[in-house]
Amino acid sequence: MTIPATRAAVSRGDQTRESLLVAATTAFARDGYHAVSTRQIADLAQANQALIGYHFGGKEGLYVGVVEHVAAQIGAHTRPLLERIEAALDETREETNPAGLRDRLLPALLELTDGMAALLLRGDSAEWMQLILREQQTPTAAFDSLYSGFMGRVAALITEVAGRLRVDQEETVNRVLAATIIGQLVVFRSAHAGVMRHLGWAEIDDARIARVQQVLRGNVTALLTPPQA
Amino acid sequence: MTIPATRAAVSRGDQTRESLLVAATTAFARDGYHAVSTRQIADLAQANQALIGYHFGGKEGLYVGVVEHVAAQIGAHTRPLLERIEAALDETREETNPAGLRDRLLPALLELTDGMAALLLRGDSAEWMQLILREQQTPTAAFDSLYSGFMGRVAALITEVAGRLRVDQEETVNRVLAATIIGQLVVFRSAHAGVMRHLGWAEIDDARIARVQQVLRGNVTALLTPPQA
DNA sequence: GTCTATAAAGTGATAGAC
DNA sequence: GTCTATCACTTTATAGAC
Repeated sequence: MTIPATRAAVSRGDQTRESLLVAATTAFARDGYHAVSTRQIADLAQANQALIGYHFGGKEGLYVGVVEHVAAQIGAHTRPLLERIEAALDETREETNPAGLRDRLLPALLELTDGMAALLLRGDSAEWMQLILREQQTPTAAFDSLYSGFMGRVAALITEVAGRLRVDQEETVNRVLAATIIGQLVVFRSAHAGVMRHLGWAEIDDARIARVQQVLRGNVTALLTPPQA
Repeated sequence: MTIPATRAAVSRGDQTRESLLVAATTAFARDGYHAVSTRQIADLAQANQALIGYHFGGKEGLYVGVVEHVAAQIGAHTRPLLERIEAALDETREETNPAGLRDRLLPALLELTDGMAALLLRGDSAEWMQLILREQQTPTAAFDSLYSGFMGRVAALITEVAGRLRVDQEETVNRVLAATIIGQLVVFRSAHAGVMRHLGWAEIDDARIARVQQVLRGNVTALLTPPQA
């Protein structure tokens, strides 16, 4: 009878599984599903090619594993930011004074845009988003649900905040407005190379992230402030 | 001696060349370079697989042909809009009155955003943009130059307009601002599936395009209007 | 769990008949 | 210019030894 390593999950098998998952995430994000071979992934993970079949059932199973892995990481990174907005929305359910509403909802939303901008601008942590964007164009069943679950939740929250702050606009307008706000964030990943060139930046540091966040804060504030307020 | 068909370029060879180009554009845009085989493209074009080698030298040559084809089409569609802005910038070189500047520059810019929004929202003509976005993530040498040529020019013009209208902001801020404006347009293609779901739209018609354009006009106007003007 | 070896199918390119 | 046939290579998956 083998003793399962319940205490520390660092058995040989778990290590290989993890290596393959990490290597596959990098490779799929950078080159796309079809451009990468299982041999390349195995080499990158310093594992045997046949082990992909053993651990994940095959290349497609490995891809599904990568999606789940990525979904968990995105969830962990964005959950606190989204809950912060949900809390602010709950707390201001009774609030009717426009200025008071603004002062309590806007800061929570700006924290979300700050966080997402940092997430999308940093090269290292944005591997996930690159995968999402790539597969968004040719949606897989697995990715479709992940995307709609995450991006849809963000869009719904921004729309709700917009609905509270811009009561002068109808629902559809606020939905489109939410899409344009998300677009301002996502462009820093979807057109990363082009944006960096336009800005004359070769790499990203904290000061530059702060500059982008500052502009985004100004934009979001301007777009969510009703005219002649 | 064969008589070249100079009058009408509809020789058999030109027809197959064209069919292959159109089929390859569709296939590459939808599935990506590596996911499509030359046999699939040939079938879609109702041509023989070996003719890809004859006309384009191979799969890679066909891809380069597609890029050039797309570049020409994008150029034709956006040139008038860009020239309109360049003209407006030239004409207002002497203008110092802020209100006058605004009334002459903004309409030209809003025509560009209207045009690009329509281009990106309509499924049919946006095949090109899908190709650009796809290859933007893993830039090819050919695509890199195309992208920087087109997107870079748009970004430069928007930045220049922003610089004229928002003299209160420094250059870098206006460059970031231009990126966020482009992001508001591009999101309707890069996250097309997600945006459509968020809006509860199954298909796009002219009325819906007009609604999006209206919101974009409001956004761009708000972002390019200095505070307490 | 890991490895080697290999099967089965698909890929892009091309020689050569027409 | 077009076609058939085929070559050389790579792909994923897997059987079987350890």
